Amino acid sequence: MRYSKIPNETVRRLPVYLRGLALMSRQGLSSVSSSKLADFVSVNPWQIRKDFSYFGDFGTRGVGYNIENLARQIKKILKLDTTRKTALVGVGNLGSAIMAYTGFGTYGFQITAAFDNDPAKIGRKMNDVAIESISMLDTLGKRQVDMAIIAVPEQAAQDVANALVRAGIKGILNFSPRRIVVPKKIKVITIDIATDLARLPYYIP
Amino acid sequence: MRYSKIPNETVRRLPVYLRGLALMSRQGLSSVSSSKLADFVSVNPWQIRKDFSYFGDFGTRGVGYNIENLARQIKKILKLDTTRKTALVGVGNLGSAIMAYTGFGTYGFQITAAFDNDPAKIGRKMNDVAIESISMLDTLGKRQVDMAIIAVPEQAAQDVANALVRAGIKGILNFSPRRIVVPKKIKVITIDIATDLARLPYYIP
DNA sequence: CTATGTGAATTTATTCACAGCA
DNA sequence: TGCTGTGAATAAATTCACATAG
Repeated sequence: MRYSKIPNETVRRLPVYLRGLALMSRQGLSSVSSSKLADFVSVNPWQIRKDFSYFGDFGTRGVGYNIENLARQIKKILKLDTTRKTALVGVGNLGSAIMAYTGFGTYGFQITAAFDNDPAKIGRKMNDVAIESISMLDTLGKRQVDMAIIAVPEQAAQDVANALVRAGIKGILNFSPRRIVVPKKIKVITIDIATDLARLPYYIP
Repeated sequence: MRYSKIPNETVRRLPVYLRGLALMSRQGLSSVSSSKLADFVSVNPWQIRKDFSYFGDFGTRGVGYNIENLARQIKKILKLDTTRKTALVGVGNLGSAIMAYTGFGTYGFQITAAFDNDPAKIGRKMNDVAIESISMLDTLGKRQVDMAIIAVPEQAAQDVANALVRAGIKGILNFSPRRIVVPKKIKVITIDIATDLARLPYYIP
């Protein structure tokens, strides 16, 4: 089934596998079976094997998967094999939390630019990244940054998105609960905390 | 098709519709068609109608949906028709961002308790909610709080989850990138910023 | 004449069960 | 023998097309 169309759901699960593998690797393990990984990430073993089968032979029958190799393959599929420069727009509480978050390394992300419109913040450093004025967004294109995280108040989200598009950004992770409109060649993933929370009561008896 | 099993994906979309409706309502609109709502929330009109059809007749043929009524119905389905008391555990950057977030009101959530283990924070107030010591988590059961948001560092997540379970919490929104293990009658939704970000490069040409 | 509501068709995803290889 | 890899079977979700109600 190799190399034909990859289900969206599989793409959604790959980063989860990757995180599990990174954790196992840090624990000193070098090999893992689909059922061990399954326990770790709460997905069925056959689902995991099926997901991998879309790409090729990652494992060894009777043995399992080599963790390093598997992680490398998944990174390649997700195009995470080169370090990705990412810009953060909005350095409020949420933005600071994102900045402080160490989990990005696993996926090869590096936040190399941060923007805010608060004069008190501009010029300061966070994690070795200087906070710049929002008006500098246009310069991103020249700096090989092709992804951005929007963590600004709802009302400002669309303006920021427009500026990011002008700067040539190709993917946006949007944390504002506002639908943002961009040319359709630009991929947007929106995370709205409240809509996720809102599903919870439905499942509570 | 009324009242039979409701697709998970439909449940996932309902809060999105609800947010769109709230926004439209604030704009002074009182009625909406499936295609207008579709534009607003980026879902196809027939998908919207199908979703609603699992529950009953919400609309008027030839006219559309009454916004107030539709919102009320969706809230009822999602069990959001009573105010839900929610606890926040971890008042760092992420926790503060969550606390400051105004979007919860739409869904009837009210953060009525906040916990942290930093003595400097305990006793202080945020949004009229006093920050309590983590050791007070046990008291939640008596306070009619049945949902919690975990926004603590990765290593502390499981301990907090255990305490929440002991306190009788029934649903958890987990922001730490760590799988947490709880009895299966308790519903957990995990949001890991990095795994969402990690999907982005795949879709970038 | 308009926009809903829904069976039927189609597409997509999950699960199974087992052949094939180390 | 043990665990992968994958066709085939099943289940779930989406899309279509149109009858139906206001």
